[in-house]
Amino acid sequence: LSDDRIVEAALKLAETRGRLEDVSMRALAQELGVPVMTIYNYVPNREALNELITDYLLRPVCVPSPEDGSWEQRLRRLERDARSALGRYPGVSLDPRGAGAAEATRLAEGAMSILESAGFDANDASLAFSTLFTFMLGQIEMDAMYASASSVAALEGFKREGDLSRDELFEFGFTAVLEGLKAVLPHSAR
Amino acid sequence: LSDDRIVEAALKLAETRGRLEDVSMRALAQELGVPVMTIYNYVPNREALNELITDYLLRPVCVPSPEDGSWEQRLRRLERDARSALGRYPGVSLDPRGAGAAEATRLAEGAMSILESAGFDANDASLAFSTLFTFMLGQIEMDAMYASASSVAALEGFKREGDLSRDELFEFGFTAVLEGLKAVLPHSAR
DNA sequence: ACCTGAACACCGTTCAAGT
DNA sequence: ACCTGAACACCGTTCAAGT
Repeated sequence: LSDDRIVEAALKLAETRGRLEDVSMRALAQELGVPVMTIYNYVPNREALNELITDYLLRPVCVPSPEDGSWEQRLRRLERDARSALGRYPGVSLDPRGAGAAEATRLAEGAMSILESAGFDANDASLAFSTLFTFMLGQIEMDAMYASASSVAALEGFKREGDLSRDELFEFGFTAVLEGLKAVLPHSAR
Repeated sequence: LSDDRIVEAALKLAETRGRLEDVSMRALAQELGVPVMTIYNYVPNREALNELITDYLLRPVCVPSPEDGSWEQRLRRLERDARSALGRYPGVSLDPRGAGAAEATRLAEGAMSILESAGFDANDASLAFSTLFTFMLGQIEMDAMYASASSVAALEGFKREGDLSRDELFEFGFTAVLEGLKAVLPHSAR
């Protein structure tokens, strides 16, 4: 029994049940075949389990290096990979509060350094980061809504079914946000 | 006892406790001075209560008319008002699933009609709406994080404390997203 | 020292009994 | 017909007793 085995069991249960947040400690213990309280030897409480899961999912996502392409390509790849890592499990949050979300911090710092390498000064980079992060947060929640509901009734009218997939909508939105940031913030790409 | 009194009691409790979602039916009943099960004569279940609350908060938000300014001004005002209506109570979601979120639908349709009046065709308007909605969703969640946590440790470094408030960050991000949409989608403002 | 059963203080909701 | 107490099937977590 280890942190990783606990996380993997939780993710397995999350696929069965709808959302990650309603995997209970009791169900998790049953899945692992251990008494409930045994889990508390590895995880201090339920909230810490969520952070453990976020870390686990974000760990394989890497921050692209300068030789991997232009700053825009690198940023897009970073956000795309982060989204697809988290997107499989609706309900996971990248709330970077608490010391547990080390991986979220690593990726946030990666995104910041890419923005700074694009020629945004520290202040503008943090503005751009904030906007991109906000968009990502909304994207992940939006993805979760679509994943956990068979019908998003009120949005059907705007979605134009079959028009664009969630992935395409993400790519479009990301491009739009990035173009906006370039238009609004002075920078010198290099 | 009425729907509105129930919602108001829930909001009052939400201010004391941190998040709206951990106002329990039992605590709500106690606040109202009625037995728990009495609430179920007005609200079918806990989830419906959330929709009732969203509707209540969004009801006073109005969709600006054409004479209220340019399409950009109207759109900004709509989103700003919606954000400030919901922002007071972290945990409220504008998930437009279920028939209960009638007000969210009204505002979504309002935003769509503003976009169409800006000269975006129906397809582009729905793309733009989707991007703006995603940004708003992230904004509201981000606001909730700041409101319910005394410290957002991992973000402190990027926030540059005292630099920009949450409100200013919203205005900046909104402008960026809108500029991006104008750059990416052909349209003819009128 | 490590592990864990029982218990505590909660949930939302069902359902049958009350008026 | 309307209302509601008790009960059911859950939670997360504490804590003391077990080995």
